[in-house]
Amino acid sequence: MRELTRAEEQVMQVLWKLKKGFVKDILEHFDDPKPAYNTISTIVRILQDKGFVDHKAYGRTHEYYPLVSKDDYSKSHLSNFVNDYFSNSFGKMVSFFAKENHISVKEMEEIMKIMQNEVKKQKSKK
Amino acid sequence: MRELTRAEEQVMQVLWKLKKGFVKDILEHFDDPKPAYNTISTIVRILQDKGFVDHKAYGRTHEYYPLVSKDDYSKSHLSNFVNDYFSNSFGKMVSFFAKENHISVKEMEEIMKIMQNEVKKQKSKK
DNA sequence: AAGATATAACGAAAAAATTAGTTATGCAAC
DNA sequence: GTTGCATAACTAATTTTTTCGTTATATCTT
Repeated sequence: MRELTRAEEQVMQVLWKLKKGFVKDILEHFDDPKPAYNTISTIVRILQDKGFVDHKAYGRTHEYYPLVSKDDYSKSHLSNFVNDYFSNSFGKMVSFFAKENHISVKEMEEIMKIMQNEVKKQKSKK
Repeated sequence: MRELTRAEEQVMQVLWKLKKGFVKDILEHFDDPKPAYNTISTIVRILQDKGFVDHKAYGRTHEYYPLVSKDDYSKSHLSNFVNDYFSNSFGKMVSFFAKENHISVKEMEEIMKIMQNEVKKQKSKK
């Protein structure tokens, strides 16, 4: 999956939040100084060309919605990152951030609980 | 920390691997079709302006080396990502990827071991 | 020293991304 | 129906990024 450019990503973040919206709606969710209406309109059409969004037409006005979910894009992006920076090992990445204290004890305990569950689930499959 | 552009990132990846190198060395590590010598030379000088690398001069030739480590860039990049896609919670991110089966049982067991250790370490600090 | 070679610096062309003005069209208000 | 307004499409300007030709300079070879 292609990576989003900076401007494209900002628009996608808004659409992911809104679920769907007209250019006007997207624009509203930008901080001041807001870009021009046409700027958003252009970007959203580029996103459509790239297959990240589609639209439903009401007469002449278009309601845009994501084709690629935030989860799917996350997955793709983080997979690339893990591949490029942690030789494709999620384990290495998580260990690194755990050791660097970017994950709190509380978070680690939560993660371990979830993992224990997942491990159990995976093993019982066999 | 500023994000690297695509071309810049490729050069940084090589420099991180080499630890240090002349433009010629960096060029060698590119796949065919290799870019022009001057392309790399320009990018590495841009990286220098941005503070990602510096160089040691041997007469007229420059040996470049990273000022920003791969680890530091990873941290910055992933922090941004976690902030934008998982409301700044590493726990949420890791849980998501654990549930999506992007982390193998073996990896999860390793991660849990490391986390148990970290948790113990953190708690004994008090 | 003269010529060849390698390199960085410079400059600029080309490509990609961003921003927004202009235009055309449809709908709404009157 | 005419006017005004909102919108998408189109176009273009600007900025950023990427690429590389040209030039100047230092070093090496002879």
